[in-house]
Amino acid sequence: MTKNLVIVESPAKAKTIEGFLGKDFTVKSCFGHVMDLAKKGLGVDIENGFIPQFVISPDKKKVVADLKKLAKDAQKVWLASDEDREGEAIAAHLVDALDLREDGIHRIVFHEITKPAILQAIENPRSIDQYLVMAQQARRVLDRLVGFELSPLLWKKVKPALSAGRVQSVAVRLIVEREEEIRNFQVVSSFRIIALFPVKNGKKTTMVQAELNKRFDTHDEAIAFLEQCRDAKFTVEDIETKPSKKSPAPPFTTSTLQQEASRKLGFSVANTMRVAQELYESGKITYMRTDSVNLSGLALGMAKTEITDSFGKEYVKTRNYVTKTKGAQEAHEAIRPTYMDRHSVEGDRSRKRLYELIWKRTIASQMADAELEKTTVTIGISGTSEKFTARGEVIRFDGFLKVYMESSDDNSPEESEKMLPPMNTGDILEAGEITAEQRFSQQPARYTEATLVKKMEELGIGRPSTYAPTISTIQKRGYVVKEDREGILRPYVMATLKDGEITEKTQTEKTGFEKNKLFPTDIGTVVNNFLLQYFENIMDYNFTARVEEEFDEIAQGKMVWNKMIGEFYGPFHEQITGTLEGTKKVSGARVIGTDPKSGEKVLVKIGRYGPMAQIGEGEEGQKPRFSSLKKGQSIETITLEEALDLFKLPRNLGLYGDSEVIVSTGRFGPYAKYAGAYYSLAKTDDPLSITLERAVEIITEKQKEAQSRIIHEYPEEPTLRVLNGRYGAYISYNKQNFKLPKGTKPEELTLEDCRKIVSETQPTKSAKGRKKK
DNA sequence: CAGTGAGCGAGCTTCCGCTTGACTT
Repeated sequence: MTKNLVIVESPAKAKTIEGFLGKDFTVKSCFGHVMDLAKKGLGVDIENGFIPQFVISPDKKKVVADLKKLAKDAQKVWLASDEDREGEAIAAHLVDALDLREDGIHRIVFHEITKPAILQAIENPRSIDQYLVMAQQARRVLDRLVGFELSPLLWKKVKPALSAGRVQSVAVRLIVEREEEIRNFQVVSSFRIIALFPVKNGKKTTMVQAELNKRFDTHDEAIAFLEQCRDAKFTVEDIETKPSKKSPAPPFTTSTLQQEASRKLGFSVANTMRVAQELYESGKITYMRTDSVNLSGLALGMAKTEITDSFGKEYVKTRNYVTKTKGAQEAHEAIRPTYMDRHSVEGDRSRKRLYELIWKRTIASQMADAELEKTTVTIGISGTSEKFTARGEVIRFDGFLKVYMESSDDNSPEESEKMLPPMNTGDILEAGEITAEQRFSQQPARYTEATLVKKMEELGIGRPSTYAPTISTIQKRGYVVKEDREGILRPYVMATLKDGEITEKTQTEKTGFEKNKLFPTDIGTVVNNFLLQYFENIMDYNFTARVEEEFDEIAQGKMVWNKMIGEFYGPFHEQITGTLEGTKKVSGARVIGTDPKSGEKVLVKIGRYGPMAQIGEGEEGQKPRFSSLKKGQSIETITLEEALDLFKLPRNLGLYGDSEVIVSTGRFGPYAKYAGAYYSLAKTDDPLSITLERAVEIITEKQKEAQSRIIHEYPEEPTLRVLNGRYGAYISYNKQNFKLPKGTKPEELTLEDCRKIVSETQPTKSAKGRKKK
């Protein structure tokens, strides 16, 4: 029996708050939303004003039952869900699900988990803001209508089990369009001129690097310029020294944490969130799903003390950052260490590194600016108006740079700006060497998971709690793949003027190398183009921003929620029925040429099982020939030659022992088939060129590997074996798997023991069964 | 887990945002 029951969203938060409130308070968590639209069907009554059918989520039945029991016994129930649209709805759903009395509702909110903030909240309870609840309802209903009407359309027009939605479809669009930009990108080259001037500085000579203020379009112009420099005089014409400042980046939000962890630590978005969750649950950091850069007064104070103690008071600068993100709800603080004097944490390497990143970023955000001095030296060339420019930078006061520097997403190497030796206007310089180097324009960068999140946040699409799941959804649906690409070697020309001689050589550099980048698949491209053609309004980058404005008006009581939904749904539903009736199935078919052997058309398209190539169209009773595309190939870019290669499979490599070895490409990539069994080829093997020797090598190696997994075999029962698997030993019997009871020693199992286990335990679910779930 | 691509039809798939564990062959 408790006097006061406080309900918050997160259990870690509940534990902290319970410590702040006395023994008269019990603090429990509802684990986020407890009610949602019914999973089956639309869950929205379109005929009667779009009334949503909210039901208690199946996985929250127990939570709700437990809370209900506690609420019944409590004198007062305090609803302390987050102060935003979703939080208000959670409070309203709790009233409903727990059968709370309307007059006994105490809704409280706080933005930071500190004792004064909690106590102040308790002093100022309010009722539930029904307008805000209606705004959430509008958001939820709109997303359901869009998702559950568009997805079935895709099942009919493209492929079953696809999905579309306000957020995911726009995320895919970004990736498809970026790929298009890259495909259409015209690489142009120009010649950059760099000069090295030896400058005496006392006894030492420093090489000063200067770049010409002009690039030449052609090789001939660049060489002509070098010729001109051969006898030219170089004079220091101007030296300008300017003080400059650098300021620290604001503390982390979910999105910026994901970006920095990706750049600095190489973490995937999901990995960052998993590790951050661990840090949060063990009380090391504040909540990790936030869009706010705000720090509590308590945090500011702790940071100030910490910086003063560690670096001195001249390094302190207390700053309040303002969130600029579109549609930010600011229900939480920024992500920060709970205690600023904890410089590191226990745990595995990734936990340590992520914590350290958060600590440095937070501390740096409260430190003084770095003070720099930038020097620009302009060097004139006799006989031409072009100038060389040398730049140098000196740090006068390091400030926050002592702790942390934000990384950038550009793949251009940082211009190394070093200290320049003293020089004077009028100095005559000698050119040590002058180099003309061919440089190429850079294609737009493909998205990483983290830069996609950044872009989505800019567009106001998705929320901190959904960035990671959305990225996993678009990959799971097969719209997008995260992949590496081998670069190609590109030759470039370099001409050097040294000691009056111009020498030229061709060198090579690697270009187009990609690591963990997002590429659209053919399905992604076809679905995107289809949606763009018929639902341009939903796919508009500003669609979310516009509906968010209307949700805000609903929250302010200036707009009626179901009127807003009605105005959207009428035209939208007409688009759906119009497209349903007015279009044929889309396949993205593209004729890429003619088969020289048969003279028939060769085309590529999306088939029932994915991207495929096809020879002939099945006219005059001829059956077309089919082949799936290989991994990495796309119907957008495949050439006729590559497509024709596909039809050279399967290949018979010849006999090994008594059986033939046949290679081909299947659903899971290239494989060799031998004596009725399948063996996957390695990534580096090409089924078109692999030799019998290499295939046999793979086959024998895999056979040996399979042999080593066997712990026991019993001649009396050939289908029963004890095997070593990923999760330890298990029994395989008649293609079903059985777990071993705890404490079993697999080495000592007799056939009798195994038979007993098989008859007494349930087989584990097969991989197929789980995937379907 | 593996080579498919005729056609029919039943029954299934799906959204976005809040939260954590359960469980893995």
